[in-house]
Amino acid sequence: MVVTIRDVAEAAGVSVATVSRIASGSDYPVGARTRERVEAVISALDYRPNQSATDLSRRDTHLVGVLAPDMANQYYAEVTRGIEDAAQTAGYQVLFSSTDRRKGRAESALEALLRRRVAALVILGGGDEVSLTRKQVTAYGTEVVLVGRPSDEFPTIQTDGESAGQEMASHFVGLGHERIAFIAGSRGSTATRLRLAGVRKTLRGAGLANPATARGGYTEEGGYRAARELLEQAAPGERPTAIIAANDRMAIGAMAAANDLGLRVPDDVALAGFDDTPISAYVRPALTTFSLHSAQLGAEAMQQILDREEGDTAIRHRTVEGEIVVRASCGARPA
Amino acid sequence: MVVTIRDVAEAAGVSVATVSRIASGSDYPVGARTRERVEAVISALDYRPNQSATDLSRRDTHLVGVLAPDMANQYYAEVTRGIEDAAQTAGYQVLFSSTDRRKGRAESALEALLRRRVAALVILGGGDEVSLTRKQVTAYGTEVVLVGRPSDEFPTIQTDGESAGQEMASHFVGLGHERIAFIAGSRGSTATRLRLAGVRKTLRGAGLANPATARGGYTEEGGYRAARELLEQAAPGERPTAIIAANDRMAIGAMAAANDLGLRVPDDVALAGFDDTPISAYVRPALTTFSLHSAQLGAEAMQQILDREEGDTAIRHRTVEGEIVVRASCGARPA
DNA sequence: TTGTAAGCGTTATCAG
DNA sequence: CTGATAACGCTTACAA
Repeated sequence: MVVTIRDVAEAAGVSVATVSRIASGSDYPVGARTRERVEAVISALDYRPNQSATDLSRRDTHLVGVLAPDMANQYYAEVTRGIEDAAQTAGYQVLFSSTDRRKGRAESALEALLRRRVAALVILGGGDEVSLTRKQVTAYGTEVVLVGRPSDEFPTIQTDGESAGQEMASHFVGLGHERIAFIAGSRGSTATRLRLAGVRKTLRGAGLANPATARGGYTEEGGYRAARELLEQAAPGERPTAIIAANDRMAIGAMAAANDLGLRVPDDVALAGFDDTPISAYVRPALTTFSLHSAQLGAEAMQQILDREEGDTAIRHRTVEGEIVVRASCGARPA
Repeated sequence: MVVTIRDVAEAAGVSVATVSRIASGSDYPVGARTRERVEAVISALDYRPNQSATDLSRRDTHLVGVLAPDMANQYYAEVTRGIEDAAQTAGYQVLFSSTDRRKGRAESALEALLRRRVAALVILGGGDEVSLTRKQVTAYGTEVVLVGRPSDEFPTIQTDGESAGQEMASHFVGLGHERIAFIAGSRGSTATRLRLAGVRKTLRGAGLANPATARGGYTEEGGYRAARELLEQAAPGERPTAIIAANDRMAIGAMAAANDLGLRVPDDVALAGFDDTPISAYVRPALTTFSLHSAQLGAEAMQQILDREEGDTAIRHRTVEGEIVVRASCGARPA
């Protein structure tokens, strides 16, 4: 049924070793005539090595497992894209699992990934649904890279969430805002925690009150609700004049909320998000945001893995620079 | 180093066969005492079966390959999510590759997937970068499901693109529009082709001119440019009063373009998209769109695969219903 | 340059 | 109920 290396060997009148050396692209010397003949047979029979067998024999899968919280979130989609892109060009394949932010899913997905003996594991997001210890993976030689979450057990790729928060807050403070609110993502999220910490720090430094906060679960809908809460519940004259949301999706939800409340953005409420999702440049007013170079984060993660496979064993913590992208929603430019 | 079935067998003083029967969750009878002892050893040693070996021996990988054009597109992200979700609960893992709409990438990704002997292959999108014949996969028993593209060789899951187009166009015609333009996605895309055909059909039926069209490559930026082209180049009095974009991302770009041209949506130009991306409900005016139930498409695809593994061999073409979601951007409701 | 054969880690058949 | 052992399809010493 399925063509195996043995079929090719027989058809070409050579040994399986020879076929293997040719089919696997090894640089082991093979006679020109033989090679030609074998190659002809390979393509005639449409032979394709069975990767499970190859992996088993080489005891190395060229598989990188990606564990992401939620593909509906464009940020993770982008990072995954970066990983997949780099992986593909490096000859790796991506085994993708989503945790859906649920502990059970995270555990079973991780287990499955480990059984596959993924050569590397990239864990996305700062959620607390996935926990992994060095011990669990060290036996398999699995390289682990954490994206967007600190760790001293594993190498990480991150953006400096705290300074991002500070930068964003400073921007608003510089614009004269004194009542700045914050829309958090989900409980236990590293990104939210760091960004909020940065915002707080800056406000404190500027002698301003702590930001009012509401939680929006990283979705447009959550951002919408959080913004309404922030905007409507405030005592008269206490309404925030600026809202920083922990991601763009929530910021866009907040923009809709402001709109629905008859508030103009940025005049009545200034807004900003994080991630620089493609859409943020195209909402109106265009959203001021903090660019994370998300695809690049993924690419860096993959690069980190490649470096380590090369034998660089140090636990590196790379932080890729992000930058504030000023657009109209913050009021720094004419809407 | 790595714990194998043999290590467990030795430590437990049983044969590998026994360990296998226990570790693989087979229902082969095993003595209670033995089972207990072996299970203890398994967890003490943190034994995890090597999936490559299992696959090789069982000659069945529980792997489903997903080939998508572009993860930056939320629609594909959603469908993938649907697939992954269903896959995970059915005990399958998702091997994810992106074609980036490039022929070369599609081919090598496909090759890699075939080498992995994926049990199933889900091909997303109607792009022409990936071509696959029954012959290539039949030997491996790979189940193939096409999502969003017609075929008589493989089962498909689709939405009826043409009636979606018709429905959308009728909606605008019913609203009194006579100059309706269309923003296409990429060349060779099935979704674009069908939707445009539907739009044309309806316009023709209503005695209206063919829609002016421009291409936007399915991105916000492309949609923005296409809309400017459509809106600015039209002779005075010829400007389209409605634009239908082949997806939401382009529609949102178009909305920005209208805005930047000082045109009000929907009063000066009415707008609509396709996909019902989460964000479309949160732009203002909220975007009228055609909901494809994208995650459900993915779930259906996975279901189709499961059915076929069960022995249902008919080539089924399931079409999942979509529906127009009327929001403010089309002018049918107050903005 | 080519071939032989011993793994790689499981599963499953066949005997006990 | 338990255990040997022959696959599964490939790679890689080691020999020739």
